Amino acid sequence: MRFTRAFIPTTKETPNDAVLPSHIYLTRGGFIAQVASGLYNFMPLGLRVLHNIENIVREEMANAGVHEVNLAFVTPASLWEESGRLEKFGKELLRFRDRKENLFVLGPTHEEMMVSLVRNRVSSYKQLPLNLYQMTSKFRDEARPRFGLMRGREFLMKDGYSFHATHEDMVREFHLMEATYKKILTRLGLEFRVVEADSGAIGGSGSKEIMVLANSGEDTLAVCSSCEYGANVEAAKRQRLKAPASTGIAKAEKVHTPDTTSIEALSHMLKVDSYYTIKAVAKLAIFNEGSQVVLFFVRGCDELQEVKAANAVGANSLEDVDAAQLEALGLSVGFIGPKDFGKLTVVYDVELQSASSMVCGANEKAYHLTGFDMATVSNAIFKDIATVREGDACPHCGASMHYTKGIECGHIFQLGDTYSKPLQAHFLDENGKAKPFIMGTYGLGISRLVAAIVEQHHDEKGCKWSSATAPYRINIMISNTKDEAQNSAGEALYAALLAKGESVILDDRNERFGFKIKDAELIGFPYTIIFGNALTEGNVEVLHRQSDTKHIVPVSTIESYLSEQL
RNA sequence: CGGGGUGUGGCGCAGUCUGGUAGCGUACUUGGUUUGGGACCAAGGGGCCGGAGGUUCGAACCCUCUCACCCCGACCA
Repeated sequence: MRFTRAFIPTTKETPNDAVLPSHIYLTRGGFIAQVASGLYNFMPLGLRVLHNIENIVREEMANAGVHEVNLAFVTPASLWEESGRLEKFGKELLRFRDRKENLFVLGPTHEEMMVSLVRNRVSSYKQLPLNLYQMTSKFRDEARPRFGLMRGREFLMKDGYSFHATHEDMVREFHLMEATYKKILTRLGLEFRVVEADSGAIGGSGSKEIMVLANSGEDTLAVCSSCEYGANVEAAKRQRLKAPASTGIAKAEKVHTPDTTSIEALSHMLKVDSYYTIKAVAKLAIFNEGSQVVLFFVRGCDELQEVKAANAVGANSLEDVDAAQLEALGLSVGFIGPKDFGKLTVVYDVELQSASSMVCGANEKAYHLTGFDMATVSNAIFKDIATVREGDACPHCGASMHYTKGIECGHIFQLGDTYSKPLQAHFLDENGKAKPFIMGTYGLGISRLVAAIVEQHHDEKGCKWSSATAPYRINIMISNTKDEAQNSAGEALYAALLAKGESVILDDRNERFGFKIKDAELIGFPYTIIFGNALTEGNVEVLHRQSDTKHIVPVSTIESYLSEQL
């Protein structure tokens, strides 16, 4: 491609609505253009990057024995009624009616469609396992689209679904997909971590997220500094905390603690480590039908993890409750402590199991208890509901864990029969008995990966693509197009590389050196070959964008030099 | 959905308070000069100021309504 014939609208100025580097450089570099909130047009450069990623995904999918299909983008709402997700998915699901007034949705994910495609067409265990995927546009009417391609409403996703006769076989495929995703991300040159995750609205168990590490990531991960363990904080586990050097207060008594409603104030007043205090967190748990106030107790040094807490009580989500609402239930806000609350649902963090010498609320205004022993609480339910903190011990190896930010680029789930059962997708096993398919589902955000790559590989000048992802691997820049020698030498190399089938672009624009080099840096071609002043000595300069360094290479050896590099 | 902000040539902005011929930078066109870090000179083209209604002799500017986009939060396979 010649620059003079290309559609690459770069800009010097940053669009005012771009915040993240990926958004800024993809827009300025002429890769994408916003159409409406969360909707983007892909221009030639952006599409070429997208295709590079797609091709890598296709290759690895083929290697793993997965077959590609293409499901209809518009899907009948009736399928979503069957699975029960029409209501559950809420407003994110874009619904509309056709001319015959039939209700349809734009697919945000395609479990229902894939199950309906396979059911009644695969009917014997002999036809299993089966793994199918597609790479298509998805639409989710996000409440707040943001960060360019990172959280758009329309986006490109590879979504795969596997069907198995047994749980064991599904787990085998799950591991194969995890390994396959690792290969893909490695080929894309990304630093990533596969972490344990909360399964959210998709359902199932044993889900893992593929997180690209980047400061701008929306998710917080707790990762082990020693072993492979990593998890989204929404699901992270840890070993029991180590007790601090100081001790709790063994003497059991009721102490007057006016205006001491925070853990900080309490531990300061009684001179006790917050480890030995008990924090009460009241939340309004939202269920499919109705809602109710729930009490959670964690150590004073811990924070409640809302996703874990919601899962602990089987709630869809948790909301804050105001003090008045709690007072109405007879709770002494600021002084709530463990006890048998009767009908009220109460969950204690596992850390509190068999804890003693504790300080906690006395369930009476202005009073706390010391020397409290959790064993005195009857009917206590203990669950892991606290947030893993930096420095906590890894559940596998005990080493210290720390936080890091990640961009969720993939999510794989062990679904089981969550969808096959309600959608009545059955096969006959060896004994001729009908069973629902055991399924797995595997998502990978292709367009989000474009943004993730830039987030991880950029500098203050622009993008830094790898050879595997670059829109063009080689940019031949003629410094002064009026200079005959530069022009003909550049054209010659361009022709030679094209003949080799190399991914190459020729910057033949009649612009000054500075203008063209800035564009090359902004777009981020891995290699820019400069035909300029050095040509009088028979040399060209090669700009390595990854390291941002220049190298002098004789024109006579430039082709072999490039073959070595690529 | 709650809170805040912004809508003016392609892009980035001023002008709005205090109503009176729509401006700047950049990009674009033409000619010329330039050619190693986003050039220079000259001459041009392009916007009924997000939309609707109202006040006024007169509205980008004041009033009412509305739409869009952005930010924080809630939400989010």
